[in-house]
Amino acid sequence: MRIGELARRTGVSERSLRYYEERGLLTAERTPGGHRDYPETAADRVIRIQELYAAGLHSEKIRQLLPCMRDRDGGPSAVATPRLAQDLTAERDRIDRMIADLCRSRETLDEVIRTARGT
Amino acid sequence: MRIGELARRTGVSERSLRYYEERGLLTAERTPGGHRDYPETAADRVIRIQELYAAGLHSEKIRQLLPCMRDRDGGPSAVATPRLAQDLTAERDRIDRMIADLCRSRETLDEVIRTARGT
DNA sequence: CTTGAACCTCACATCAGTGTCAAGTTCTAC
DNA sequence: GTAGAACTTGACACTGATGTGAGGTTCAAG
Repeated sequence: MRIGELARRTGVSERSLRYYEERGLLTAERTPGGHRDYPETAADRVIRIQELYAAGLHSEKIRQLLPCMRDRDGGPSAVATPRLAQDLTAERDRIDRMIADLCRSRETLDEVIRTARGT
Repeated sequence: MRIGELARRTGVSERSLRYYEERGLLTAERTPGGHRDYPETAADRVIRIQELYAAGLHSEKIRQLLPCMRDRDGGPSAVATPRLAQDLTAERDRIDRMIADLCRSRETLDEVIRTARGT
């Protein structure tokens, strides 16, 4: 699949897809002419990458993490080192706090919205 | 309370506190010499501001929202306009999606961590 | 007074992902 | 073989909260 098609399927810009490749998060075969050619599994991976970005992980952590994730079609191709597992545990806890914060903010917004509705 | 004290209490840098003032999120009296003097309620407000920032709201939205929130010690000093309520509803939905994304990422991390533990 | 900590304003730097434009190449379909 | 869409690399801009440093003023305690 070409980059345009992948961008369309995932809703992620071509620019970002190239950036992911630059950061080692996403690889592609190349046509004889040099155009990127992605496997079908790429779309899933891109979605995962976006989710992890949204969760505040930086590209380097994502890069380390990706091979340890099981893909939809198979098991992981690597197991996290203790060092990485420790890092990821810290990230996990950060995400927990993030979720708690978000829930508080959501509650705040809900209250303001309810009050506005009530008038 | 002075800016240093407020920074210490909230864990937010002085730089950020001045920035919040610049954006109209936080006001302070001034001493005759021009130093900021915050009321006791400021700490609560700063925490709220940080939470809303973390939830992805921009300073302008926060500025509009703040007067509509009830403070710990009293009711809101304003009610959201329909326009603002609509904006906030969109933000609320965005936060919902964000939470869902975060939960998926957390699950991903947990799985990798579990796998690493299991070896 | 004086001294040092704390504060002031202003300006420029940073981060990391993404947008955007330029100039050139490849692909696909006629 | 040619037109136009799609792709390539490269470089620079932006965003928006925050870091940082300069150069100067105010505050509080001795």
